[in-house]
Amino acid sequence: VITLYPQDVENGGAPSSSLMRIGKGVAIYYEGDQAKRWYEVVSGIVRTCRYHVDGHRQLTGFFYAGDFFGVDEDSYKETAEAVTNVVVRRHAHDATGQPGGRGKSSEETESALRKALTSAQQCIFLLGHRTAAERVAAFLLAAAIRLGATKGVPLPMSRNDIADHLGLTIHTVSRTISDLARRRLIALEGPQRFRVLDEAGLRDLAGEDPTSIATEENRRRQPTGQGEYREFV
Amino acid sequence: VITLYPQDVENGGAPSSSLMRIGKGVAIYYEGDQAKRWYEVVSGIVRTCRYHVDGHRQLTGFFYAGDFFGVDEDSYKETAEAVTNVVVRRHAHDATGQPGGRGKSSEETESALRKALTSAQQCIFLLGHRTAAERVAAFLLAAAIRLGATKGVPLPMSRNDIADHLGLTIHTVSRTISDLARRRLIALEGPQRFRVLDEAGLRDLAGEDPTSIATEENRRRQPTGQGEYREFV
DNA sequence: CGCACTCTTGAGGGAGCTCAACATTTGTGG
DNA sequence: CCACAAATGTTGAGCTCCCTCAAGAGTGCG
Repeated sequence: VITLYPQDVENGGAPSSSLMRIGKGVAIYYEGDQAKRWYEVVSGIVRTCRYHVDGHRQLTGFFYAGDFFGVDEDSYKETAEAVTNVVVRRHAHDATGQPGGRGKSSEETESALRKALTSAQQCIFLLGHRTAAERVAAFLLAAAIRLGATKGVPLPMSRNDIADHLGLTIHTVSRTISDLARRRLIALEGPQRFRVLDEAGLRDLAGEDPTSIATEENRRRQPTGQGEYREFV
Repeated sequence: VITLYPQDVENGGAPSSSLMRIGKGVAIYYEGDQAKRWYEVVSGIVRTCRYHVDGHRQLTGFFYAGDFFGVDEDSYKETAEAVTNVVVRRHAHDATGQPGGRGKSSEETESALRKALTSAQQCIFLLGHRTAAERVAAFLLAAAIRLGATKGVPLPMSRNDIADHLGLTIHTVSRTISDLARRRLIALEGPQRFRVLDEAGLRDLAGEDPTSIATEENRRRQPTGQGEYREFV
């Protein structure tokens, strides 16, 4: 399933763009490590996570081919691990260490930062859902959208990964997915693959709605406080 | 309590750095609006939030004097509102619209993006806590650290804001804060101000621990999958 | 074939939500 | 200055949803 491009991996490559293979489950970097490079997924799936002191994980994102991760300053704020076998491309940070070259690299960094921010905001939105069904539905929808196809969406990450991403237990995730299948919103094709049967129903559950952005009731919400100021130029 | 610097507000100011007063509770921009500028808090407190279709809010951050917000591309991804009366400074985005000037402004944008990302990661970490006590303790600790003083930390936002930030109800937040006070971890000085009595106890509850970054058990976690690859180059 | 791992499903209990009442603070107008 | 109203915060009782504990089913590998 995974295309590895061994010819790319095996040539020395330019120092600013070297490829790296990482085995399933292996860490790419750890939270707290010095952040010398950021990464681009070539193939496979990467997860980023933070560990709480009690040992439980918070997955902050899944990254697919073409996605960036590890765009941190000074030290990495999260740990990155390979969900599947992956190939990643390493990119050098610009300003840090080499104040000389500032041209295209800076724009790249900015673009990568924006994507990282969007990813983090997506994660917050997921966690912002109230019930398990809402979170799971939103997650499955996002996966279906991300991976295109309304038919046959792969779920390469384990139930454990999903649970730690949504702030639920593996049991609740499993039960909820089964329930969604029972209600004919999705169809399971094995544990690692599903199909969207009722997209409208899923969206309804997830609270995902394109019109939710800037609907009239949201935009024109009146202030609750009694401020004495008004907008000033 | 709030220092307004009316002299700054009232002069015309350079076009790339104009000040703006916003009354308590009033929106500064709405999710979906075209993102022409980003903002810096001069005084007061700003909150950013997203509204779900069922009407409930997810607060994604509180921003104090010196903090940046609204560093989005194309359109704002969140709504920004004034928690207290505030004064903000507006900054122009660089590349968008003016491809000519790329010098200092780009670095500023990058710095602002990094801060926004850190803020989002902090929000995720808060929501990643399991119980209400953990979330509230972590939130209060963050506020205490942010606002310095181990004595007399102001809580200018309402219980409702805190609840929507932590993914709890106002009732649970209130109960939990009362409980922390009852257990002598904090002391309440009115609903809008508290004092940290037992920082170690709070940290313990919150799972906040400087050593949690890169402890041995976290760093050397063994891979769970049986990957056939190893690190390459 | 047996072991290890993941996923699924059930039963019971507890944390937090809902509903409700009351307390406190703040703002307004007589 | 006080009376009233509105907004905000606190606390209690009951219930629901998800977590915990437990067992079983499915799959891959040696």
